[in-house]
Amino acid sequence: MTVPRPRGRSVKEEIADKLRQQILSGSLGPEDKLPTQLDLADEYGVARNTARDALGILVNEGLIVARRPYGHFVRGRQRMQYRPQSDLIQRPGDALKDVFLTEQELAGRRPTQTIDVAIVQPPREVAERMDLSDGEDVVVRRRVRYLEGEPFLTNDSYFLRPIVEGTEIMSPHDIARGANIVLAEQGHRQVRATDEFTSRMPTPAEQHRLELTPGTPVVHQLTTGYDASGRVVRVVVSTLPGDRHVIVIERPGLPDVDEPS
Amino acid sequence: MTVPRPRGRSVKEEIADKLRQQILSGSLGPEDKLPTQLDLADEYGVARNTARDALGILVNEGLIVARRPYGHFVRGRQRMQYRPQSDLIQRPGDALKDVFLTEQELAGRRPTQTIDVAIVQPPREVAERMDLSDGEDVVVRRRVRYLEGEPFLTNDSYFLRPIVEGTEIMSPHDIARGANIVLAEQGHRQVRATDEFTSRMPTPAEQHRLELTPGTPVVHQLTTGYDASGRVVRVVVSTLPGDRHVIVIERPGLPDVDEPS
DNA sequence: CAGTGGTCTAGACCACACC
DNA sequence: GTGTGGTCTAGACCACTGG
Repeated sequence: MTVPRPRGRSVKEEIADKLRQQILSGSLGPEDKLPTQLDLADEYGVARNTARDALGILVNEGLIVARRPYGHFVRGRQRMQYRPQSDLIQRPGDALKDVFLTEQELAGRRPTQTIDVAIVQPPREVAERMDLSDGEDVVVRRRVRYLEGEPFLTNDSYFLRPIVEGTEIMSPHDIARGANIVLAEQGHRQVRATDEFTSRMPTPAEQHRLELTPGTPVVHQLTTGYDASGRVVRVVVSTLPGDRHVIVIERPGLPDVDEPS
Repeated sequence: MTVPRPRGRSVKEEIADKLRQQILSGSLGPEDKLPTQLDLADEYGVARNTARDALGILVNEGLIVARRPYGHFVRGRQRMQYRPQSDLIQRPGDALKDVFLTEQELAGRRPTQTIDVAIVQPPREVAERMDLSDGEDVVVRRRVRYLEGEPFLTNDSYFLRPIVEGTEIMSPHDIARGANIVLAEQGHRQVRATDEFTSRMPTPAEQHRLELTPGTPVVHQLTTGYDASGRVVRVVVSTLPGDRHVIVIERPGLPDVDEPS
């Protein structure tokens, strides 16, 4: 009663292959509707579950999204540029407003953000980089940034309590000058930073907070900021939805590169 | 006959939640074996398909892997540091060997690579950055780099034909001096580069070439290299498995940053 | 009302690696 | 053989949205 086995590929994979080809070749464009599960089941003579599995493959590849009860649609989303260096460019007297808000407004987009501040035990990766003693807690400023009402990234900045206690950093409001200026005023100006990027699938909590559809990975960014004496003054954990960003990094020429001798 | 509906979460999600908690809390450690589908079906009084779906959730999150016919296991993999800047540091007379091979051997690992060279029509993203006329083809040097026999990344370098025709770049062998030196000898020394990183789920071809397990995203890196006159001399497309890399970027202090006035 | 995808069941057959 | 996960079937009920 079963269909004669194809070559090495399962039925659902073959169906997924055909649909994928249509998407990549452009015969199915962004926002176009795919056949329904029943259509596919009919067309290929399989059970609806199998048609569903075929679509599920493409969903997990991030190529299509399900919009119940309308059907499955080809994903179309343009990525925004994200330049992690920009917060270092923030110089005293320069910024009148938060760098993110300023940049995006200049680009004609509508940025918003939510902020909350808490005193917590930091995650292990943060504690390690801050070289904290066991159980020591820190101040975290958690932000969710939106563009046009859609979540764009989360940004959790961790600070040492002795440095920021009593400053604006402790209040859950926009800091027009930027947190780096406040740190500088406390004698801990951030002059150097290291970024560590990893890519992984989101946790259910992240899926919810960032309104991620299945098949969307996230980029986990860990920034460690140092002052002139090499002391860590902040650690920032950012989570960027993979379908909304292109991370742009400029590598300026090295001034000490010689001509071939 | 159906189980009474739980709160808002489906049965498979509840099962996945409990298993996820055990993994994140550490009561299930890396390489530990999870209950089989039949065990879970028994324990929760559901069909095997439902137990399978529950495990499938964690597979898609990249938390566990299936190893047929042994069972499902908690994923454990350490990430290697990846420093995209390192090929700019490659100065004339400096390198005796390919930067990647040198670095990894110094770190005590066993690096290998495969190379092939072809003349192709480049992908759109490459053609745009090279500002090619329509249909113009280019030279591509495709590499797959391995560590300890496991695929570590793919690295496809695209060059303009007039610049590299007749040079070592056209032959599918290791270039001890590095391709940048060859470019410099041709009068097109790369002095500046821009990196663009995006994260997405892999295509089936990438899953195969990089031996990726389900639930593993990739980082797509696009490097555009310029010579002193601002002309594009190479475009490199790299694909990094999300579970094997942490991308490290150093941001040196800006020399022109003033003290607060 | 009808149609969508989401969930779940109960069962079947398969390939694979071990014993 | 046994046990594992992978695939597939045929059917059911659900929530949601639209006409």
